[in-house]
Amino acid sequence: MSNTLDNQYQPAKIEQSIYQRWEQSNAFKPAESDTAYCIMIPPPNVTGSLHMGHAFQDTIMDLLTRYHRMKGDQTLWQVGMDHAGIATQMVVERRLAADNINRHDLGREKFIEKIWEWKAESGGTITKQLRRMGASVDWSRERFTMDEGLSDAVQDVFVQLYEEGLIYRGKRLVNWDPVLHTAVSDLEVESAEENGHLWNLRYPITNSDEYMVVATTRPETMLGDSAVAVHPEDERYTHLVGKTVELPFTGRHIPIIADDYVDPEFGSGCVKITPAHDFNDYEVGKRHSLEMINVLDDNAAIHLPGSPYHGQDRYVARKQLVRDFEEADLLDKIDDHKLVVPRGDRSGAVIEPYLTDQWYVKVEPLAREAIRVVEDGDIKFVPENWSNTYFEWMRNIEDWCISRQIWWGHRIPAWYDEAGNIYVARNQEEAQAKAGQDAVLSQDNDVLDTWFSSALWPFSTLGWPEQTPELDKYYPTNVLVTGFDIIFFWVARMIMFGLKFTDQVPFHEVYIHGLVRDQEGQKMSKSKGNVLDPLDLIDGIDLDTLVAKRTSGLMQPKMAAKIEKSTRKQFPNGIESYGTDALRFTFASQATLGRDIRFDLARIEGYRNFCNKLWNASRYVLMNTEGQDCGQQNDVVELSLADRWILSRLQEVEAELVEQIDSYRFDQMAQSLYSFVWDEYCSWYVELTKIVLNDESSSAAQLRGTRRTLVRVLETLLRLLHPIMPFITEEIWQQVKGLANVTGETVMHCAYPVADSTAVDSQAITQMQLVQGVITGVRNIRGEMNINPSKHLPVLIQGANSDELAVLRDNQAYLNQFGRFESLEFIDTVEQAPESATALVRDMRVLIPLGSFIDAEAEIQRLNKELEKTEKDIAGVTGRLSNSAFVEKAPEAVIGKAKQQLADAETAKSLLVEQIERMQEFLKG
RNA sequence: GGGUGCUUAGCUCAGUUGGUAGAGCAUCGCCCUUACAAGGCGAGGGUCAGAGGUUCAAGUCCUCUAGCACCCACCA
Repeated sequence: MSNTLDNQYQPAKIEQSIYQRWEQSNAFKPAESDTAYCIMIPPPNVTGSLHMGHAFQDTIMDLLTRYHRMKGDQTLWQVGMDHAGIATQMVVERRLAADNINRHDLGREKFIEKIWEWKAESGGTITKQLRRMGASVDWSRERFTMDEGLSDAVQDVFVQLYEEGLIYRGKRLVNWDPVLHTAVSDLEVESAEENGHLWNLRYPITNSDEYMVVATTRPETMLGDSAVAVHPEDERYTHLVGKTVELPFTGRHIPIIADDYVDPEFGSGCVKITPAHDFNDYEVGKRHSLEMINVLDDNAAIHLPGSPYHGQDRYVARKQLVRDFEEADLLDKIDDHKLVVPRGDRSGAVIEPYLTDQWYVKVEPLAREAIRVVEDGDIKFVPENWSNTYFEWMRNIEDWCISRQIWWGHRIPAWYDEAGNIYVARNQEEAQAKAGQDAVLSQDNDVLDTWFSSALWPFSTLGWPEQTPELDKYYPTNVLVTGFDIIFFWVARMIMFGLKFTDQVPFHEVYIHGLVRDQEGQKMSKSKGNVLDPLDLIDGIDLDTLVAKRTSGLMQPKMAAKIEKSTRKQFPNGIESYGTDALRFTFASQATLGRDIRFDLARIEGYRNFCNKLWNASRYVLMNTEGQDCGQQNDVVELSLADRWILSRLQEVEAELVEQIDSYRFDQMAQSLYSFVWDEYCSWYVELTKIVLNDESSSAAQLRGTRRTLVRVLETLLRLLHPIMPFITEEIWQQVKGLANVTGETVMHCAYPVADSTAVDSQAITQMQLVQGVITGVRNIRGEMNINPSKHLPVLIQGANSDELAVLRDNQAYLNQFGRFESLEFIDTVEQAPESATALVRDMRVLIPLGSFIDAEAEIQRLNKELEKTEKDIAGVTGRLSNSAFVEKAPEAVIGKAKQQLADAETAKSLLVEQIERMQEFLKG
């Protein structure tokens, strides 16, 4: 730590060392308190890396965590990583593929070893990045979903659910990913419209010359057809129901059935039914007890030993079959057709409905409770409308397929004997005990869906199933901060499992944040080449490196040129280093409820400048207080108007901030802080202190008063800002704490300022507004007349009442120096003044005599502009007040306000008119 | 086919229980004033997507329309 602040704010110089200091001193460890506060991090993929969404989310969680820690809560931000089954396994398989090895070459055990090796190698990336974000997580409690403890929890849950009949194994149609060779859940399938064809095939009616035309988007599945269906009331076909058609190329005759499922308006009104390869047909098949004919293998190639299509990939077979239909004159026609194609969210492969044995969770009973707690308000979504999305899904929920045919994950704790009996147990010994010692058992090869263990995260990380003190202290946790995209995957399942196994909700609030998009509003993605890396915003990156980063490893290398072009256009100079605090402030300022955010560099630059402003103001404070008497020893101090004003405003702002943070309005919080620091503390207060501090006639008590206020307000500001900008506030605080006479190792353990409404001196605020009004009036004239800011001007004030006069006289030094007045005189009537430019403050005129700097023409113009505005106001208010309905029905206060507005405007108008006339006369004569 | 949002200054966004529109950035003037040019001071800029309704009063509440975005869903 340096002993003073550098001349320039350079985040790179301070951030990392501060974090290390915090971590080494265990500053993130919860300090004991009666009230607890806990946030669970949504565990990132252990081998993943930090993207903008994480950075946004982490900012919000850290902000809340730091705030509550400072508030004195026993605050835990629980950190950890997810094993991310499919995603991680894919990464490692891809790496092995580079050496021409596939996982089967290695075998299960060796392959899993490889994954653990990869985890050890790359698993630190994201934790390092979290540290760079300033995340104040308790690293000593870091968990991994495949830790021993968490794995035990998974087994316990599985066994219990199985024993209660809430987990079952069954042969059903599932979403099969033919590339990954595993079943996936409904949520892992993404459907999108694609261009395809509708093939109209002729199925000859048995013992007849006629045929039925069936339309299909997937001709190859015809090999597995077991019926043709028509609508029961479709008169065209009623006579055929009960007969059979000959299924071409198979020698099979399949029944013609009637079912409501068929839409008679679509196509020919005849539908081929393939129960083993289509979810609708599966249901139809069950209703009509049709044969389920599986014609595919794990790779989605045709599996029909003896058939000429056997072994052909589904798309090869499709082509072949279409040709064969055509040759046999059984192809009626081919139409272009848009269809919805389901693809695996990981592999991108077209998903096949496929008949396999899988494990399922029976969700309906769990969902019922999970719906209730949200209805009852035990869990609140922020913003509230997300609860609709939640209800919608939960009320239509299907059983959850939890088995995956991959190797990386929690292996399903089920064993089979040679007869195929199932023994679910915590381990092989238990299973053996259940099966009898003679049984030869083999464990199920499948692993559980990653989300199964994630669903336990809020309590498994706290030690469950043990009844640990942590569980007791922190559970239920306070808020879950996450994106809407995983409400179904994760939030809903945590609620279900939380209720089931702890009888409590896992968290009381769910804060849903929006998506971080690029500045055009596009979703950031590697393939679009518009990804921003939070670390690049923090550290900066040169253009060539950025281009290289965005164009390497693309799935479609063709895109590289386009990406390079747009990147070079958008970031001609690369990206500057903005620092973590500026990035965090940007996120906080954009964190409005329920809206995606566009990330714009102009914004982060603005907030980096804000950091710089704070930094330099602090330098000013230090320069003027270090080694000086700052009045911290209970000596007599005299507070100036500015001192009393800023202290009062500080109280008001403190009150605002607490409201804002408690209602998750971080954007408003950021706005309040920004404008208070910049517009009030820096632009007014700090400037005004210069007058006292540079005045040789200032008394010791006055100097002490100003120094003390300067330092105290700054120190308080640092605490107020700390949750959003942890680094810069810590760095400055270390310099300021001694002057402010506060002790402590770190600002992060100081109390968050609490407003004291009795400390608000409203008189000081009103008086200060008067002073500001006069100065602003003069600045106004100065600005509009393009008078050099350094030119001192003579000022006259006319029409001040006795109170105003007293305040202005008392603060004449402020006015003269801060306003750069050459002189200040008070007069009774405007005639006492020479021809002047005028600014109105309340009922007073602030006058600057015409001279070489101001000409009358310009002043008339300026006044006329002002007059126009005032007349518009008058017209508006008069209109309202002359409306009898308004006067009769509007509340007293509103009418009073309008009358006051009108009176003020009328006064202003008459003053303006008078001035204009005077100017005109002056010009004439 | 259902559902949820969004449309406010050139751009990105605020706008609390209805009381007559704000910020940042950008723009235009004047300034290197001893914390800060990553700065200071001043100014300009909006029939709040459109139409209708409720009301004394609508950016705000209701209805409809248009455009955009996202989520869910089994039309071959």
